[in-house]
Amino acid sequence: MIRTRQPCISAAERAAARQKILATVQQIPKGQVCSYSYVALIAGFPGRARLVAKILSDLPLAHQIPWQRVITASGRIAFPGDQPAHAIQRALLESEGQVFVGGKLRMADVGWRPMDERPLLD
DNA sequence: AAACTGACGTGAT
DNA sequence: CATCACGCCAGTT
Repeated sequence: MIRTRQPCISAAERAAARQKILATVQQIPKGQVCSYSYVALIAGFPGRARLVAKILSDLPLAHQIPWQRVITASGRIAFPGDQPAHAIQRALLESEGQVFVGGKLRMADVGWRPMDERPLLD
């Protein structure tokens, strides 16, 4: 197979990134959601939201990853509304108790933000 | 190698 | 709020 250009990161790096990213997605608790960019941040790849999207899009059919808990930073499902995957993701999220308001989830309420955990001091 | 694509994000309007 | 434009990144054609 001839490649005309090197990938932006090596295959090994990409495999490692994939593991870190999927491990992070696994940690999103049921009842909460997380943005692509935040997953990237937690996994150690700040600014690479689109890499997270790519990794998820490459998931095999049979997997245990709660991919549905990854949505856009604005609280919307990333798939265009006319795509079947959009309805599937929405149904999965609603089955875990999520409520869409105006086509969006309230990230302030259900957003998983482990980095924000801090001692109850102030 | 340039253009294109997309499961993204953000700021301006 | 809703759109839009533009920036961004990792491929893909």
